[in-house]
Amino acid sequence: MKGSGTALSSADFMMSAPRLARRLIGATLFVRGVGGVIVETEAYDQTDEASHAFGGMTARSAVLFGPAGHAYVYRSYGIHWCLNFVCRETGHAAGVLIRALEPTAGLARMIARRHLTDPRRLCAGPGRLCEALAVTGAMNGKPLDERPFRILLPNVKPLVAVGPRIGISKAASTPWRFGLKGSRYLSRPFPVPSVAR
DNA sequence: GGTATGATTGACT
DNA sequence: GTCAATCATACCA
Repeated sequence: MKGSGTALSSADFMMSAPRLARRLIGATLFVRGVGGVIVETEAYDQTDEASHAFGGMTARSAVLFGPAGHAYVYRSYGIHWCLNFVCRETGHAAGVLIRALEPTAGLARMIARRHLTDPRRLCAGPGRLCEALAVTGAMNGKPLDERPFRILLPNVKPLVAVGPRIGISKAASTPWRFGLKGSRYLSRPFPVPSVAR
């Protein structure tokens, strides 16, 4: 299998969502051998109004309340799939949305699935990434340390950009979006930090 | 039973 | 920049 780094164990998901989201930048994700370097993530937490776990467990969010280290896959806008990693620090439900990858393996299959050749747009967004990696609701609740998933942590600590999350109306200013600094594979650029005056 | 909403994307002005 | 697609989910009657 292509990709360098240390394979994740279930203990690696026992931390807060923002911490895991930051740590996953530079990690490598494969689904049935197709994937690349994670360059963008977002953290969601039960105490956070923007989270599907806010307000308690529902049929959809049940996986977020289950064991850490599993995939939470949900349908977005009735059209797209979105992939999250379930994590846990304290008792409450939390997860990390995988928003963008730099494709490195299985380019031909991604191009066929996306009907698009530009590698910069292949996995630049949560719905695009799931289409390229063929992630569907059938993977909801599946453990991340088993097939079809393979996740490797980076050997070197990358420079990480931080900013507000995308596409939410509640808790819109919480800076829980993380990205690989300078990456050309982000779903959107990070806002330039404003200078105090 | 009905209805409003959305952790998005692609097409279009 | 604006807007529609498209439907599971959540919530209310």
